[in-house]
Amino acid sequence: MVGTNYKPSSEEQAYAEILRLIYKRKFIPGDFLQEEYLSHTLGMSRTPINRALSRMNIEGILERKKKKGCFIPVVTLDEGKKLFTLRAMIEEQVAWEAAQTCSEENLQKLTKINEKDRQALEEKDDEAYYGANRDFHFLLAESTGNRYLERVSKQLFHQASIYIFFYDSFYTSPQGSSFYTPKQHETILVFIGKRDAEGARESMKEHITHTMKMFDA
Amino acid sequence: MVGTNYKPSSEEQAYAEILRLIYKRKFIPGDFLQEEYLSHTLGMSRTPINRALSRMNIEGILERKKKKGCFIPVVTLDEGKKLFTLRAMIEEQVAWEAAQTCSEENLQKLTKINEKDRQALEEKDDEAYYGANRDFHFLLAESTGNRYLERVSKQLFHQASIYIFFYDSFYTSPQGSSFYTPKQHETILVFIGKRDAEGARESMKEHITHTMKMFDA
DNA sequence: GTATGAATAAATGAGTACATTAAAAGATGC
DNA sequence: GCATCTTTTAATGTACTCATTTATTCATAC
Repeated sequence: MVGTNYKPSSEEQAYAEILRLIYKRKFIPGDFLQEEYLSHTLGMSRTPINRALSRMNIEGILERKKKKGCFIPVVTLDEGKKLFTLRAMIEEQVAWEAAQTCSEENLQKLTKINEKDRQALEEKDDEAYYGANRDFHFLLAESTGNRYLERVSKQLFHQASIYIFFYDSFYTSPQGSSFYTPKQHETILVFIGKRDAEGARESMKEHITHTMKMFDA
Repeated sequence: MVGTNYKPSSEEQAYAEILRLIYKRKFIPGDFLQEEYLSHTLGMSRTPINRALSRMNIEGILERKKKKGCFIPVVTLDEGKKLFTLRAMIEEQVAWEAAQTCSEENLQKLTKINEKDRQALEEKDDEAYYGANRDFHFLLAESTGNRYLERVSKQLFHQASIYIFFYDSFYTSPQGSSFYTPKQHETILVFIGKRDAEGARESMKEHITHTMKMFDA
């Protein structure tokens, strides 16, 4: 896609910016996201803001109450476990299919993304770390060539982010669940490179399950 | 929720009506859904129409091209198999969890819905059949008490509908994949009633796999 | 006759103003 | 003093209008 001058719509900008505000912990669970406030903060009318919020609601990132507006979900440890159990199922399938369908080109890209991930972790750069981590899982999902699996994987990733941002208090620190992520990602990539679908599945299962451990703390 | 006088918003009406138009085969894959046309057909402004279409796009029911509009997805048999394979995974989990969490009240409701299903099938009433079938899977998903699983299950159901409407040409006829649905649903309910999670999972697997057979025809 | 360019038409994208509704605050009755 | 009803307020929901963009058609040059 190099050379395609892609101009994002206001809605897409709003979506990306609001997501940034969330993972920069500008909002916490229970917080109300007022359309007018976001409107003048992001310098656009309420229309694209409203559409971006609707999307986040449909994707499960935000809760919307009729005539009341959107809120950051108040999540519990119990629900977190349910989400990560489901996510483990889906990501295992992603790894299994990607091992069979991932192109060499994407495999190289994934390796590069993982390298960024490692660097961001070393530098304790939360935002860069989150970006690279998301890119890794998203590109892996795309590499399956299964658009249904890809959609579900991405949606669950966003929903999981809420938990990670608010329960995994250390995050990029040595105590956080993310500390071994680059190593785990690398293991997955090795299995995919060997086209070992079962190995990829198992290593992905360990990766997601490891992240779940934060709910035991 | 009996007694709550719920007034649906225009957006919700639009969503339901457009879905109706799709499963009544008013549109076929590749068709363009013009906002203005839907606007004056459904007797409301473009705003709620646009929002309903956006939701359908996010849920994967429709494809949207920038500045071009929304289209019924052009689906292939190959992709259909991918979708139903994923759906089998998810619905197995729904059955497994519902066997442990479903209330007696919901179990009774499910039995009633299944009876409607059977009647609609006998009367070859496509619309009633689809409605009851959807109600069954939706209520079962809700009965898990797992909102993440519920969301994914519902989205995949809608996406699967596209295939059923356009590939399962017989539908409520004895040749269609839906012919044994009430019997299969009943089997699932029996296992759930016995709180036999593994049995429920297996019978659900057979149910979804059976539907997949239409792709072999 | 074909290809390239501009002009036009038709659709969505976005902004603004108004309607609707739900919650909170205040008043009034008991 | 408490409860309930009314009023007010603040937010989203909806309609309308204009801007933007894309695709098609027509004209012109080679």
